[in-house]
Amino acid sequence: MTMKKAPEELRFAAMAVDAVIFGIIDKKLHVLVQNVVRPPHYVNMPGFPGGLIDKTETAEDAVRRHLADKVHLPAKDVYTEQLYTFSDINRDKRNRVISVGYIGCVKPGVIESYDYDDATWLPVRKLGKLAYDHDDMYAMAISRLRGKLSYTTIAQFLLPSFFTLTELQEVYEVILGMDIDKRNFRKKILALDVLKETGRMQEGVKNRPAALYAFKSKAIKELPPVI
Amino acid sequence: MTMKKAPEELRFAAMAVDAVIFGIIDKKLHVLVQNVVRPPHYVNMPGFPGGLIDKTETAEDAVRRHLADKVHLPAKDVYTEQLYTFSDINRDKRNRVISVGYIGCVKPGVIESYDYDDATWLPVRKLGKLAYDHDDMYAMAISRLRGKLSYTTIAQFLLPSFFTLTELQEVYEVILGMDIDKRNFRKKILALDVLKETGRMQEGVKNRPAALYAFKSKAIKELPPVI
DNA sequence: GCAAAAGTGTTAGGTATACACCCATGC
DNA sequence: GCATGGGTGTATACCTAACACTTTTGC
Repeated sequence: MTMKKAPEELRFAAMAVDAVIFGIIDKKLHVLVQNVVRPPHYVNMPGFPGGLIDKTETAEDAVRRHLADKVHLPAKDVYTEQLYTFSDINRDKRNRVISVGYIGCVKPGVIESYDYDDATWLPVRKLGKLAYDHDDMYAMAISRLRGKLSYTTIAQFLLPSFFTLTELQEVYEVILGMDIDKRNFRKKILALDVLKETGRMQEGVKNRPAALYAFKSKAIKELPPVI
Repeated sequence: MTMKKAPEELRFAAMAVDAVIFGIIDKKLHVLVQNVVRPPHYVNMPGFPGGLIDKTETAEDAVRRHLADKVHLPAKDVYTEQLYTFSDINRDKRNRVISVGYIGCVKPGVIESYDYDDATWLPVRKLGKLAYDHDDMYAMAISRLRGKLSYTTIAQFLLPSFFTLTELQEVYEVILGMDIDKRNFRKKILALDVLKETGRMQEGVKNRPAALYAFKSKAIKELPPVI
């Protein structure tokens, strides 16, 4: 067993982060992708935003920095949590890069006012082949999102601060890909005691206005299964 | 935005792995620790086994290699899965090291025949201050183990291949820290259809011998909640 | 025959599911 | 007054939780 190695030999790998950012547009789940152009291996393929981790920052810092710099999503506009670390030798065909993957969620308002040209909100149903190992990353990300939806309040990061119970239900339906009974959903979610009535009502709708609710806590909470 | 950096500058961080290996001895949960002596910061504190990731290996490869080399646990004797990546700037007070944490489980037979002096099976109730950020790592590890126990067949990696239903129940009781009703437990676990009767019976016990069961699959499976 | 752990059912309470109609609003 | 989505209750099936005694074996 070699007890010491020269520092240069230890520091062989680039450390990166990548983020799978989810958002709901028009009742469809979307992810934020950028065009990857890294000939000869990756030419005009979509990939998730990310970048290298710096000497002076944690992986969390790096995600926040790259999301702000590369896709104009400031940290205040996105909820992130660590997903998995991807370390396959050839996951980046050009160099050895180990990447800490993150999932993220943004509220509809962020997407509505999003106008950065170098990144695209792509409906997940239209995701094709992605750059690097981002196919695997997406598979883990969507699976994690589905899981978290069922036993945490992560839905709060995909909704405006004030929302109707129907909107909340639609988050579950869109992501889990199933229809949910309206009465049963309401009974269950209200019984969990994580929502509060705001007293406000929807405005400007051409039908009966719905009551607006908010999550009691701004932090994600663990729950008994919601669905 | 700097578009290119010199390779030396990118490759700043040592990448490591650490593993929290669980095992049950005498109906008590234990973890495998080694004495850490890295003056001046860590002098005779227990820490989890681990080490650097090599150029030519994945994080999974590195965990297997370090478990075999440093604590004499060959890969065939331990189930591992990725836990979380720890990247705090000062998590190792000596150098910047980013570490991919793993949890692992070993069967009682492995512990019984374990005779390597440089590592210790420590009851988790007696864990004190650990080296590096291994306190945080342990907190996440035990929480992950508890979670997985409740919705996967991870218990199979903490038991011999053939086991009694009482032994299986004890795995749950020891890790979840609660008593479980024997009749209800049996009904539930058998209904999940993950166990098979082996036809064999306990031998050499001084009371009524119990039937020996085995898991149908050697791979971990997701389940509806067991407990 | 005694000590030790194995094995086995029932009941009651609570939770999940299935299901359909009236209400408030804008136009 | 019509179209649109909001809001509500009940009955049944299922699952969960609580609970105690008989059986088999070694000594």
